[in-house]
Amino acid sequence: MQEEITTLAKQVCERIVKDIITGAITQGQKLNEPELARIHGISRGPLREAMSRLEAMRLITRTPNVGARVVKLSYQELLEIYQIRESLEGLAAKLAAQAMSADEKVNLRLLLNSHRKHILDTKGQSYFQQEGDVDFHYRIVHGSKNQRLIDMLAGDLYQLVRMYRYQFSLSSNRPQQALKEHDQICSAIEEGDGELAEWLMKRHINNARNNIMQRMQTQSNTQDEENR
Amino acid sequence: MQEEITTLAKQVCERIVKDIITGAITQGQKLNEPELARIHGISRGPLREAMSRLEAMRLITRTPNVGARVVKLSYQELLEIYQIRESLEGLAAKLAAQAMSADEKVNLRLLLNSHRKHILDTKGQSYFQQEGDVDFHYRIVHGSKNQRLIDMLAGDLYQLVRMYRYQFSLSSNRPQQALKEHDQICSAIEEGDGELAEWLMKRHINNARNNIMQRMQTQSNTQDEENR
DNA sequence: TATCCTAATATTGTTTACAATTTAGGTTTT
DNA sequence: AAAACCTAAATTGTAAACAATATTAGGATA
Repeated sequence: MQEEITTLAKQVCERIVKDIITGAITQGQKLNEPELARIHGISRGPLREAMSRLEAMRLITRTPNVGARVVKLSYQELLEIYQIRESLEGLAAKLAAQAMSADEKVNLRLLLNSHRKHILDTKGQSYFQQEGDVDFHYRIVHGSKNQRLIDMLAGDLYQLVRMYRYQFSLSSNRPQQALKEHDQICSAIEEGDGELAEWLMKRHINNARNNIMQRMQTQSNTQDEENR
Repeated sequence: MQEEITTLAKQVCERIVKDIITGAITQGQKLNEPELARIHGISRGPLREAMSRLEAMRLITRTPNVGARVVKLSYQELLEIYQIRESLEGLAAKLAAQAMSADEKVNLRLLLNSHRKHILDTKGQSYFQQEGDVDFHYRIVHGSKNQRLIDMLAGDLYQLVRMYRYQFSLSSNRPQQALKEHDQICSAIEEGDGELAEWLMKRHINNARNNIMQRMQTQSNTQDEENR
């Protein structure tokens, strides 16, 4: 059991990440250093380090001598993210088909079964499905055993995906279909068929993208105006 | 003309990046904050911010209360990087085929012509080819117009690739072949054939990987021992 | 001789204070 | 009245001091 040794900067960073993702700090909002430091009960030093991390994750943008603002979510950027996810998660699925241990494969299947049960119980309208979906993808990414890939996806990109889902209320409206696609991917991985797993994963993400993009466009664009 | 406004942290960060890539700071080496600050003539505040950036690019690893060390290059990690590059640059090529302006396409072709001339001039043994290769890939990535993709590749990953090339002296030993492959990719992009461009790019990177990996294995592993 | 404990040293994490730049408001000028 | 300029407040960038943790060296003990 490793000591949960950490630093103020990391802790506060995580807290701010959470605030940004859930919308407690709205998009485009200016981040005031003394104020933020006071809120979190630390001084500006660690806070600035935390902000450096946020900048690295691209949750905020900083301009010298001016300050930091939370990124603004846009249709364009979400599209960019999904293009990258399709590519990288396709790779992850391919690698996972070769690299996942028998145990991991079994657990992945068990996860899907619990999802299936949950969807049946809630008759399709599955709030849980949201985080469940992240969970499924998360496991496959880790199954790739490519540490850099894991960091790229699970570290930064998924945060953004969660952010969009939160703020645009984009929980899946097609849980059954998504589950079916997850099933197919899982089967391909179980059989060690990397090529197929990759192809299925790319199609799966492509479907999800089309679904989300369509709903984002129809959704009334009640964008908040400038915050000071 | 925009002011080149910047901050000490950024400047020093870039200088340290250069030192790490060129090997002036050897892999696995411990980074001492007061010493580094003194060397670069700044105080520890900005230096620590610079180190946060380095950590985000994964050029160093930090452990709380212990310190930072330069990453160690390994066969495994290079493999990981190339797997990711194959995937992401394939995507970049596909997108570039659609998104590149006519001007950009012309300039890309001009770049290749200058490479060809250079290879002929130097009769195949082309040191320049090294940076030229980066340049070619760099332009295609930017041609994708996917800002996040650009940041991921041009921002962090290429630094690593350059680092490996420097420290393992892995300049291309097949410039003619590489140029031919670049030519094919360029043609596909000119014709707007994204699918083909993607396929060619993936094969190109796969070839480069096999070439480099093979040479890395044969190369005597004269790894430096621990530095204190 | 090797191991463990302890104290001294060095290094990192954090806070506070200072300097430089930007922003906002009001006055002046055209 | 509108625009430009100047002044003051606020905010960011930087530096120096302080606190906490880890490392190292020395000595005592088995």
